[in-house]
Amino acid sequence: MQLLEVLIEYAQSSLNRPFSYVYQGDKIIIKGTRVLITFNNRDIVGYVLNVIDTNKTIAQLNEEMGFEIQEIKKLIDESPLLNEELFSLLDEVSSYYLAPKISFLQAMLPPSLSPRKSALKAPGIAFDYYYEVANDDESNLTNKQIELIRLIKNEGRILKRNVSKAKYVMNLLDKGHIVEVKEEKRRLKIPNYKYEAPPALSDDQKSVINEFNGSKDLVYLLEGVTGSGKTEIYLALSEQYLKQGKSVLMLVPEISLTPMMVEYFLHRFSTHIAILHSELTPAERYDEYRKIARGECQIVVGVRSAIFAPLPNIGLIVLDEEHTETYKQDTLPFYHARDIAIMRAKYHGAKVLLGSATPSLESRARGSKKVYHMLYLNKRINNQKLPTTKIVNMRDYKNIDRDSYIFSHALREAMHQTLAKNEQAILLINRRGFSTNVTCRSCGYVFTCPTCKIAMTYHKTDNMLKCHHCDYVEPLTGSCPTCGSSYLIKTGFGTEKIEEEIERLFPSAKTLRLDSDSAKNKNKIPLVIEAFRNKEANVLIGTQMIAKGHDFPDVTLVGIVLADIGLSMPSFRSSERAFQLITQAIGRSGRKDKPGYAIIQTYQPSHYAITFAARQDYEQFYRKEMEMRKLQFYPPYAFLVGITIKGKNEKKVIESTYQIVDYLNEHLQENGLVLGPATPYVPYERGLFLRSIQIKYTNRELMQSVLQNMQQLYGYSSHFDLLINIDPYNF
DNA sequence: TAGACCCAATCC
DNA sequence: GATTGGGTCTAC
Repeated sequence: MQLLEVLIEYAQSSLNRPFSYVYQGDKIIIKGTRVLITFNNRDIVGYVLNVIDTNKTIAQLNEEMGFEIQEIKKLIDESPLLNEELFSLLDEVSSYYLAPKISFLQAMLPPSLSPRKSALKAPGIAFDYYYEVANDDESNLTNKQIELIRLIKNEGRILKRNVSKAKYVMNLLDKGHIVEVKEEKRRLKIPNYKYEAPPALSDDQKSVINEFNGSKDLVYLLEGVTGSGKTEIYLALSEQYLKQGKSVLMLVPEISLTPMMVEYFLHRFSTHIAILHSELTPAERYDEYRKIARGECQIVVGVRSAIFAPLPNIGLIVLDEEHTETYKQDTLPFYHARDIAIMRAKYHGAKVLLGSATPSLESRARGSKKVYHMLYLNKRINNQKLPTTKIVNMRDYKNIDRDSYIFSHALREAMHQTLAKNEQAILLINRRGFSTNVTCRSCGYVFTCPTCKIAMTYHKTDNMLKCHHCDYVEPLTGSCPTCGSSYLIKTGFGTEKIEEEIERLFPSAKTLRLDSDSAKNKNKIPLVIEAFRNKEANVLIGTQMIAKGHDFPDVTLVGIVLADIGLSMPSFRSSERAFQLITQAIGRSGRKDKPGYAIIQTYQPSHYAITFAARQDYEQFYRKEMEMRKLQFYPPYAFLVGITIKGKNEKKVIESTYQIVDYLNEHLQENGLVLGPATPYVPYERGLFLRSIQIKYTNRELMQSVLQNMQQLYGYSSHFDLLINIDPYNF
């Protein structure tokens, strides 16, 4: 009999421990496979962590353990889900992030292999069936049969579904002249591009590559302004590793926003690539995953979760746009792809290359301390000039247009000129919707989301109020639910309002809008981008998603409608985010031969994030921001950890949070600054009350052990769930 | 996480 | 007296 230690599918701290089951059948159960089990009267999926052979009877085991042990209902997999490297990575990541192991398994595996009940309905392997010639002796065959044999011989093999099921074919099969062969099918269709020879590298690019190759360091940070040719470095290095028989993991922030990167890789290495991102269907993802696991691809291009791709023999891991927040998962399991890249690179003896025009402060600081090896690309490839920028102070009413409180004279005038020259403009407003909140003028009621209790945004397109945190929506009825008054006012503005203003002020302009509303259907993003590039419109209005690395040759004006939106967010990263966003957006203006112009409208015209972004001066911004972080004891000068306590009973949640704060203070003393209990920005979630604690600290090892003990002590309570977020982004 | 169980409030 | 709903407990 086999005794199994099983992790159950619920990713909750109180259930993050193995449960015991037995198996009495004649199969051999291997650790790392899934089983169907009964848990508290329900059938769910478990993951076998360990298998122990035993001669004891169930009665003996019950006696020993003090509970009724059960038999598993079914064995789901025949072979382990993870290879040896990933199996040990599972231990490493779950102890580093103090997250339930099952949550990492669910993040690492494609839906079809995920240890959760719903995965049992996920698609399986698809096959193609072919006929191949097994015996080409043509004697005793009819002419039709000979024709078919010769056709298959010419083609090598032929798809079964393209062949008729006529008697003469079946007869060939029966006689063994042809045989049916089945082969796994790849459902993702990847265009087979013609190979594009690499362009000659610039001297700067060559020296970066030489320095990279000449060093034995683990992590490299490539800092290079937009248009300096970072992509070609990724491609050249990938080619080099491929030649050495090694594989390459290429991570991008988001596929739909960076289609160019995938294209570049496909053109250079089409037959060796697998793609992993969230827009693949589960079936496609499963196929890509297995293809990678079989070692059939040497290059994987993908988003955050692709960091767990079962790619063997890794030589290089690249994170493009390293500073992007999408690399940090801000739900369970709270991991950062950069950290996992480093863990995997150590295992493989590989290198990690981080690339950005505006590196995250953390990475850049590690560069200064030589923890990461700095590499620089300072010049733009064709020596293109940076755009001319103008900062407009919106506090001064004299700067504001009479007809529209949103536009300054400068921006309106620049728009006119751009349109007159038949060139294109991009307007960035980092907020979607029409107005940011709706208030009742009579009683002061603010329309808030019932699940998150935060103010909802009004969307004019569909006349709905939407919660920008969860997916709650409701129609705007026009009257206040508390006092019945119909005197409602809408304040604040977003992309929809800008679109309306443009149509009002520039009736001849053709506009396109791109934000996560207009791009609900993700396929729409590349379509809108393509339409704008083809000059089907002359103004593109959008949120940060239009600031990413698209190349629009006819854009000569970029307008940042309100630069302060990012700055006023309650986060220590707000300056960094604003700087990155403005810098990137400005970089969209003036490519090729046309000079670019950018206008930044702001209420804080002398804020360093804005002034340095206007000058595209990353290094100066870095220095200034480092001073601020030092003053406020924030990363990179301190590490952060966020703790969330979540439960149905608000009183118990609050009490427990106080207890945990006391515990942390007692055990950290001067080694950590414990902030809280606090009520999070979103205080309520699907019937559960939330409280949070934030800790600033410098000693990772000490913190790790304190958190571990805290988890042991409080993590198994049934009254609340305890979530630990190491290095949180939005806390 | 979700079913079971308990108790009290509420309905006819 | 039966039904419904909320709170709590527990899992191998």
